[in-house]
Amino acid sequence: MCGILVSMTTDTPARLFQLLSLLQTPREWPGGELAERLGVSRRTVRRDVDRLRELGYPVQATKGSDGGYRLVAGKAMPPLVLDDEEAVAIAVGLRAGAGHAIEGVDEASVRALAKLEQVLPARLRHRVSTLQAATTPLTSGDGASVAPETLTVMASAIAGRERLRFAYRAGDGTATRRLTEPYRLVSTGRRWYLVAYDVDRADWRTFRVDRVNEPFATGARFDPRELPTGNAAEYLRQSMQRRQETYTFSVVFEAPAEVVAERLPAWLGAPEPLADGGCRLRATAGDTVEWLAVRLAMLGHPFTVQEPAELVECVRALGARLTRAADGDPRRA
Amino acid sequence: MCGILVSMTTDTPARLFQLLSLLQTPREWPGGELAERLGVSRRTVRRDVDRLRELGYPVQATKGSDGGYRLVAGKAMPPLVLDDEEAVAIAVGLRAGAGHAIEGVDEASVRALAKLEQVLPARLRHRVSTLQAATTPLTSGDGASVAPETLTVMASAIAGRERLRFAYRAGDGTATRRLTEPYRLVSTGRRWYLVAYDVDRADWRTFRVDRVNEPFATGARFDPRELPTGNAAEYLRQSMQRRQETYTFSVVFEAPAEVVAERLPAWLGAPEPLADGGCRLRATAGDTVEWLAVRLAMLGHPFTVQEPAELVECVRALGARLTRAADGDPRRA
DNA sequence: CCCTCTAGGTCAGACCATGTCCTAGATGTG
DNA sequence: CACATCTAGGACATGGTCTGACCTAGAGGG
Repeated sequence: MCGILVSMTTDTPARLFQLLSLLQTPREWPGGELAERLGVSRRTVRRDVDRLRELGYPVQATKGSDGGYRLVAGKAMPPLVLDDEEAVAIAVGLRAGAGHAIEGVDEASVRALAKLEQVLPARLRHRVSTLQAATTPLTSGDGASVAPETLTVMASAIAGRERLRFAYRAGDGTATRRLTEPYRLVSTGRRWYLVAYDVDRADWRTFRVDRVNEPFATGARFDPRELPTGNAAEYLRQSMQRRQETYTFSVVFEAPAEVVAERLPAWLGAPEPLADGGCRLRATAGDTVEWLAVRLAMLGHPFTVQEPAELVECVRALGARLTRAADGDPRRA
Repeated sequence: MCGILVSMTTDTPARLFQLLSLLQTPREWPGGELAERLGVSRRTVRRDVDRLRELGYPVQATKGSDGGYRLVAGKAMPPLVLDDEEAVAIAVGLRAGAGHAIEGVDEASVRALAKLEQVLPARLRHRVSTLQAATTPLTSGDGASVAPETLTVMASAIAGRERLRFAYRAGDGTATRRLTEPYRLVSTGRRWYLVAYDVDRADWRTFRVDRVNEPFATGARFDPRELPTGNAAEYLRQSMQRRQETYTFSVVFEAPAEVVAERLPAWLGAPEPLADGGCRLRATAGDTVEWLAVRLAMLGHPFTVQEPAELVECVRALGARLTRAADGDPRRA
């Protein structure tokens, strides 16, 4: 069995890595099979398993006639050993999610993406971008979309404490070049913001990520300053209020509050019940009204828009378009 | 700095794991700092780095006054070392994606999710489900959604070659219990299917995953049979044609084909240009018409639905609802 | 020019990792 | 019930290796 062609370097740590990867396959591995694949004796396998357990990765062993080893959930997160397809799948998934900015995991998600893309082999890299190109049209609809690359470059610069240089096109159209000490990425609703210290202007600024072009880390290290307002999200909120980038809307649904709440994204807040069995939702959004209109339509309940006027207008236009689509001029082919 | 509490077991493989995790942070690590954190001499760090390089993980070193080590993209995918938040972010992202079934990465994505959830510490597990609960209402809208747990259980059973038992509620409402040898998960458009060998019926079957309840692996191992039709996707296609679960729709847009194509998901195919500058899209979908209607509305171009009648009706209803929402009865508060 | 960093050689000694023996216990099958 | 199959783990001799201390060389930045 243990043939002569076992020319493995017999390096212990390497074997442990390999073992860890084998055990992550969701199946049971008998000790004998592991021994064979790793090119060591059964005893050594058992010792290696012990080793992994000591490292905090709980390997569960089932005894009996077709038992075996498998890695189960433990206290710490073991290093994930992914094959090519899985790595691509995760990268694509995270990039798709990066556009959405799911509250609560937004920044961690970008960090994970940055970590993954840092080590993603080149041959997989264009598979990811190809797939992503074929996928994103699903979700994006309005302009102002954010390139995942931009987010990962920023996340890396934040983690690596490197200065970040980029071109910025402000709301009024003026283009500037910025040299910053990036502090934190924050997402609100659908949009990403970078909170950073602007070196040239010697003050803190927030930047809309979709208005950033060609960001790159300069390589120069810096010691993170303290933000005047403790929390980056808080700072962003204040900064947005100053500039009034958000608008408030109010919608009345002809459905009970709890039914509507079920389908509402959490960050919009909860609707308040009304006396007649309906409910009203008042919230602020930073998105385009188009997007909000579609969102509301997707909820599947009759509703009435109260404000703002832009949203009313947008909903009216969308309704008109759909009605026309249904009635259809009899163009044939 | 290097306190006395460096009571690490000084185990070589453990240190390598730790080193790998440190190097995955997107920043530069000077050898001295690594030596300090790992509790070994600088020389040993250099040896460990060499070791990682031999294992196929390219560690890039920049010389000079503030150089250091960092892990870069190589030929193989190194084990990903994630912190808690990143792991949660990936899990949430993949689960959200699992509903979507992005063509090309669908199955790998579920496999990755199964792998991750297999080892996800318990304390993170409910953070994931909480976040997911707060997130999915965004995308799901129509019924028949698939629980990510179901998919991961299935993926694990397939990989582990374990028999799978579940309750199935057929299209006509009849409920049965099935014992299967799961073969492959396939996604089409928005829906997931399990191709499996039904042990009791002694034949191959396809199951809609959203109609599966309480799936669990029995633990009994089996040797995978060969599918009569080589490809699982092919088998599913034939099986769906027999049952006619899809419908064909046809829509005319008043916008150039290339403009519309930009925002269309790839799996719907390309619209064909018409003489008048518009274009027509004919495609088949397995989704509900509601979802398709919203999809079409989101494209942002005027259009006309030609068939099927259900879609016309649905678009009309949606349009009416939106129109009413804009005109609004003057209910106030 | 200096400083800081990586790169790599050599050497002695401690240490550990391995395979080959054991025995014990759990589990499912004939 | 005995049997096969698996995990669990102790003992031990031996060869290999891993470490730190010491060295030199080279690259980059200020």
